[in-house]
This record gives sequence, C-alpha cells and structure tokens, in this order.
Amino acid sequence: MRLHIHEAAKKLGTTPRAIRFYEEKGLLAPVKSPENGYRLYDEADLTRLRWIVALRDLGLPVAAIKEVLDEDPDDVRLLARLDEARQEIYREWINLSQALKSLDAVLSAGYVRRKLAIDDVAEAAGRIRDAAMLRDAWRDRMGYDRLAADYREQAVTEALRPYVDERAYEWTHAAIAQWLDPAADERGVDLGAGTGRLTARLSALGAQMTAVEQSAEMLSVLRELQPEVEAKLGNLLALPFQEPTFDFAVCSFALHSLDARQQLLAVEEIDRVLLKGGRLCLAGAAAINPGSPGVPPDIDVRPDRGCALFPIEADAIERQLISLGYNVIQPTAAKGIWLLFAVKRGG
Amino acid sequence: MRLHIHEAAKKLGTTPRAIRFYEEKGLLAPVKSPENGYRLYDEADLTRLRWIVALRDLGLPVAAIKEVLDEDPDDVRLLARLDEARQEIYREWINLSQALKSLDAVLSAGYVRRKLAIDDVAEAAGRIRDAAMLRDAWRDRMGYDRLAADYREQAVTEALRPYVDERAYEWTHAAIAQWLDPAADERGVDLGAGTGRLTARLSALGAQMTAVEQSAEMLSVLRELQPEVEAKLGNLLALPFQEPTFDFAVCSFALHSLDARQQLLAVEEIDRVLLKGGRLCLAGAAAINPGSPGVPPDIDVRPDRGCALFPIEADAIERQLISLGYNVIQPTAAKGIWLLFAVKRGG
DNA sequence: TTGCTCCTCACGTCACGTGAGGTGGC
DNA sequence: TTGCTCCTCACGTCACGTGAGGTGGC
Repeated sequence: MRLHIHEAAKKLGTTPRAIRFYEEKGLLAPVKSPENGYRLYDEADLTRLRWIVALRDLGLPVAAIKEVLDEDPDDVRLLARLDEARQEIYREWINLSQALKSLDAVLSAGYVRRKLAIDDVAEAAGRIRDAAMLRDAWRDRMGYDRLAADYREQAVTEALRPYVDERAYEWTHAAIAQWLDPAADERGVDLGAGTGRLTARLSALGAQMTAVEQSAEMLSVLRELQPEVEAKLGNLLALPFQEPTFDFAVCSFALHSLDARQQLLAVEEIDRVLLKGGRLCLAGAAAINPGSPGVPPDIDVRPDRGCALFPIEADAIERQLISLGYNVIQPTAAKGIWLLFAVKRGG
Repeated sequence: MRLHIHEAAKKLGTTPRAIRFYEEKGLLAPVKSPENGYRLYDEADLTRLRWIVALRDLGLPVAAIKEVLDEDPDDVRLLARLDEARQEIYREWINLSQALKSLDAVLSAGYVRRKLAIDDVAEAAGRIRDAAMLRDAWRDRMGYDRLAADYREQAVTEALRPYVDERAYEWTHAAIAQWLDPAADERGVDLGAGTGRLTARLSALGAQMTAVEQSAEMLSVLRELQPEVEAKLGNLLALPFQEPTFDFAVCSFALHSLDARQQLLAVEEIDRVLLKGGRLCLAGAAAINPGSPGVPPDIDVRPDRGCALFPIEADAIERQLISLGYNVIQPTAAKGIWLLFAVKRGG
C-alpha cells in the first residue's frame, strides 16, 4: 500500500511542503506514479520519513539527518552522529540560556529602578556576547580540523611530556582521588577525560562517573574500556548538561587546550553543572609558558593550528571561583603540578 | 565627532553590514556626507546603535527593538516591551530545552542498548513536538487578540460568576493560605495572578511572592498595588523561569482558560519551576461544563474566540502529578470549588 | 463545469554574510 | 597607478510557508 503525499504528511504529523523539501535535499526519493506523476510512499519511505521528522523535532539540522540516514540504522556510528549534533544544540541552548538570564537580570533591575540605563544593558549584553563568540569560535575550529582531532589530542599529551612525566601524572591523580574521597553513588564528572584514566580511578572508588571528551575517537576507546561510565561528547565551553548534576568535577590537564578567556568560561560552565556543596579539582602543569625557551621547538603552540598549549591562568581562575562563591583550597604544589581544590558553597 | 561605519561597527562590536541592515529596517538614519555619501554616526546615533546591539544580543528580534526604540527610553513602557519579548524567548527556550532533554534520553538509552529503535525515538519526539505546538498555538492566539486581553480576562471572571461567588472565592483563598502556611521568606509563585488578590494574601503572611500574569494591563495594576511582589509577564504554558525556584505554587481559577491538553502541559511547567519538597495548590470551579445547559448563553465558550471557559480535568491532573512524583492530598471540596493540594517528593 | 488532489516554480521569512562591481581622495 | 574606505545591488543561508498557475480524473 502506497500513500500519497498528503496522506503521508498527515500520518507523520508534518506537511507536504516539508516532505518535498526533504526530497529536494536528497533525504528520500519516492517513486512517482507513471500515470499522473504523483509521489508514492511505501513502507520504507515512511520509515525514513519517521526518522527525519523525529530527528527534526529533536533539533537536528537537515544536513545532519542526511548523514545520520546514510549510516546503517543499527550501527553504533548513528549514535556518534547524533552525539555530534547534540553538541551543536547544547551550544545554542547555552547561549540562549545565558541571554535569557541576562535579560531577566536587566528587567528585574529595570523594574526596581523604574528605568533602564543603556550602560547597564550594554554591559550585560556584552558579557554574554563575548561568551557566545568564544563558544562559536571553538565550534568553528572543531569543525575545521575535526580530522586532526586525534593528532591534536596526541599533540597536547606529547607537548606536556617535558613537564608531566608518568610519576607526576600518578601523583596528581592520587592527590585528586585522596582529596575527593568519593562516597558510594556520588555523581562525578571528568571533564576532558581523554581515554579515561582518572575516570576509571574514581569509578573504582565507587563514584558514579560521567566522562566528557571532545574527541569521538577517545570517547569510543573510553566506552569500550569502561562500559559502566556514562560517556558524552562535549567540550569544556558547552558542557552537555542542563542542570546542576554532579557532586564533584575534575578537570585534569585539559585546561591547557584553552586560552585565558576560554579557561574562565570553562570555569563558569563547570560551576553551572556542579551541585551546591559540590567539590572541584583542577590540575595542570605549572611551568608551561608557550614561546618560552622551555617549550620544545617541535611543539606547535599556535592556537590557529589547533594544537595550542596554553599556560594555566591560575590567579584569574582562583579569583573567578571566589567570586562564584567557592571556598578555594590551594594544596601544596609538587613535581611541577598545579592543583586547585574548591568547594561550592550552599547546599 | 562623527564616525564612519567601520569605526562605529568596531566600537560597538558589530559589523558594517549589520548596521546597514538596521538602517534598512528603519531603526536608525545617520546623515550622509554630502561630498562622498559616506554614513556619519554622531553621539545620538551611537547610543541608538548601542541599544540595538545590546538588545539583539539579549535575543530580541529587530522588529521588537524598533518598537522598543520608539518608546521614550526613560519610560516604563519600554520595560513592558522587553517583557513581551522575553515571553517569546522563553517559549523558544523551553521548546529547545525539552528537545535537548529528549535527545539526551534517546542517546542514553541508545548507548545502553547499542542501537536506536525508530519507535522509541519517534515517541519521544512526538511528545515534545505536541508540547511545542501547544505553546506556539497559544502564542499565536495571544498575538491575534492581544487587544482583547482585558475583555477576555474579564470574560473568564464574568463567566465564572454563576459558579464562584465572593464567599466561594474567600473560602478558597482562606483554605489555600491555611494549608500552605508559608514560612517567612519562603518563595512562592501565583500563576495567573490577575490583579493579585491571592498574591497579596500570601505576601501578607510573609512569603516572598512572584506573580505571573499574561495580561500586561492586569500586571501593571498588580505592580502598583503591590510593589513588594515581583511581577512577570508570562503564561502557564511557558513560565518565565529557568530553574526550580519556588517553595510553593498556587494557581487559582486560571486553569479554566486552558483546554484539557494545555492543562496537563501547564502542570508540567509548574513542576519544572517548583523545588523538591515544594507545595502546590490548584483551585477551580467544580461544576463548569461548557455547552451544558448550566452555562449562561451570553458567555462565549468557543476557544477560537479567545474567551473559552474549560472544565478542570481533575482526574487527569491528579494522575499526572502522581506520575511526576507528587503526594496528592485531595481536600474536602465545598461550595462548588475544586481544590487540589500536592507535595513534590524529594528535597 | 466544479471540486479535489497533486504538480512545479518561485517568492517570502529572519538577520545578516559574502562577494561583485564601482567611487573618491591620498 | 596602487591601496584604502566607502557605496549599492544582489545572491546565499536555513527550513520550510504560502500562493500562483496548471494538470488529471471523477
């Protein structure tokens, strides 16, 4: 039984024009009746259409859906495509959320004072625009050199080698695990988890871990090694969570891939997903200074090439955390490692 | 000192093309140099441009900004315009939030089972699409007969008169206040507050009240009568809050303006902004049944005319609340009043 | 002939981005 | 002459909505 376009549209809760548009974009190709040229939709077409309509409703752009549909629907790669699309949607959602938050603040203040001052409004708007531009720029860079993702991850690790050897890694992870001392079933997130070495350690201590990692390759390794960990594609400037979710967060040597402003935005993002009373651990290499004589010449530290290696903005991060209402505990640094522990007040 | 377009753009963090676009839309009109036709921006132009850029960053559409700029910037009506724009942005934001939530759920389930089933995805997508369509339809109706807002509000009150007299109102409000028994500084919200009779009562008991009302006229009355109450333009299908915010919520005789599906969506929205452990009071007239002989012939109950009067879907609402994790307490009904008290578990 | 369903252009939406082709003064 | 800044069209983006004008079979 084959349906005409209006019947198909009605059945799927969409419109004939939308269906023709999907066809125009190459997402489906129904047969046409030889007698009158009408489009005829069979079972396979309708299933395809159901996918298209559902994924559109979930916010995927048509181009992304086309890629998704080209995969075998039973393949895990379909999930990876959706994961990528989710990143984009989160980026937009966070930008919109921040804009609304600022608009709320502007309006509340405005009603109290019975008028609006352009300086206040422009200042509030400027801050969120800067944040949005940082997020969007990050996205563009991601898209541009997605193919180099593995190389870049390797590059960061490689670049860190002179500063962070195996013993320093081990010492850092041990210090984090000791301070966090996760209780059973506490929820924790490892931001920039890589293949999940620290994630695994905290998971083994009983925490219910989530890993966020921007490299799909790394993430699939992590998924195989640690099926009990929830793994999400995402980056530090747009974390894929809507609400405060975690009892603790760790970010170990991942801030080096962000420049100064991005690091502060990342701290804001971490704060957004951390519960009140939550604990935070940041770790980095203390001695890195790109362009300084210490940096090996074969390491490319130019951000436009995507393998940047930035120093930790320790002071700015600490000030930021204090202004966000954290108690900051600066533990003893050792072995060239910068560590920061903090507790979010309230709760 | 007058700036050229590139200088102005750089100073304001925008682009020449954007500025020309705003001019094309009639938002500003700089003088042009008589010698070479270059646009010249003076102080007044730059201030106007600052407003435009800031409000764009906050998410206002250009058409709305045009209206805002036509108001005296010191006038309170400017705030009212922004309030209207905020409603639209909240509607979009909520739709996007729900879509992301569904996408997260779909992906989580997908990774657990290692594959996606179209039936599951389509079901999740269908639910949020229906909700989004209800919200958008509500918006359209609001826009269509905004001018009739006062009449309509009056109409609902008028229509209720045969069922809810002064004593019944008083009894209902007393019952709600008694059950809520707000502690000092507890945060409460009155949804569909009208001119704020119940809001005032709860505020007088020490609660820190917020009023949500869709009629700007009503709201300005409320603001004058009760400056201590935070008053927000908004409707029951898209509440203007981003997070769980309130220790209790009341919705008194406002559900009658919503049809069956809208009432359930409103309950979802209320749940979204209520803290764990929060209390909820819903009130309505028990006996209303549009089209029944009891409804006076001069009351228009057709929803397409914007002055609908719908019966409370008591059973469906109760089931919905239970499925959302509420303990429902059905108090003794009296005087033809339907009352529902509920407590959100957790917290 | 009217009414119905389908068809194919093709323009409109929203807020610009991105050239293309041209001008005026150093 | 080159380089710079500005100008005015005008098309592209994204996912369709909305006619306009026409067809085929009852």
